[in-house]
Amino acid sequence: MAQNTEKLGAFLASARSTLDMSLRAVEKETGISNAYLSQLEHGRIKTPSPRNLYKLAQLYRVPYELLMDLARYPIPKAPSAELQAAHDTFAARIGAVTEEEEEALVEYLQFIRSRRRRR
Amino acid sequence: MAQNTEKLGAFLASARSTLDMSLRAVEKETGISNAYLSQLEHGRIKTPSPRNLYKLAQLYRVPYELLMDLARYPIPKAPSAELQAAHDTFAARIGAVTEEEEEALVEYLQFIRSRRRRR
DNA sequence: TTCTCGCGCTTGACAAATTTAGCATTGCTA
DNA sequence: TAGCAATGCTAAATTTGTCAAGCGCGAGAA
Repeated sequence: MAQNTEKLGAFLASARSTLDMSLRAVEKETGISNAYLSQLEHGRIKTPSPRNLYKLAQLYRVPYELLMDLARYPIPKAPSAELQAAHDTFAARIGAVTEEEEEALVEYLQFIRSRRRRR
Repeated sequence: MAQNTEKLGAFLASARSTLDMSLRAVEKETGISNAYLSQLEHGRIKTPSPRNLYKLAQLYRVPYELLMDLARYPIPKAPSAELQAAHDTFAARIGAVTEEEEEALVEYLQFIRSRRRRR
């Protein structure tokens, strides 16, 4: 169930979406071909090179270590992806959020909860 | 000039020599073929996988970061306090989410993002 | 000497990463 | 409406990591 290359892809896709960039815009910034980026986001690349992960981490303003971890590479003295807390998994699913998005999410969550509490 | 790959090779060779192990002994311990180890030590491998570097770092009792550096990869560090804090802040605001809530939030976030115009 | 065993090393094949080129769709503008 | 540019995607081609098999060499035994 849910092998992990998928998570990296989903995370990269949502990070790009957050910055509202096209595949070709990312290619222009990082030098990584849009074709490859597409495959990456679809989880078709099992072991992307650390250098590419680093470029993406910089562009997306996301910790390089997180990408390495999602790619299931060893990172020094940090827990592996399998051992990560639930909210890290959640963070990986939704990716980097802007302030506005965070605001919206918190609000929406409150809405969900208030509705459910009433049952 | 200045093949840094050479440095990695030389370092691995001398580390192995220090432990007085044969290529086949290292193969037995790490699962990395002696053929590949030989090429590694001769600087014929430009981008060895971090997983293999990690295995070798463990066997040779040498910092993984050093091997990553010699291989000219960006060095992953333990997650910085700053980013960890940002994470925790968001996590704290949102609190523990149930499976259902996570699903709903992810969906809602996608909705927010899909509404935005693309360039 | 000859046989054998472990050694480092090379070659050939295979798989997977990455790029190039191109296709289909969508949206925009004249 | 037609045309054009941008977007996501994929098939083919290229590069490169990785391994299985095998070669030649040196050191001991018999």
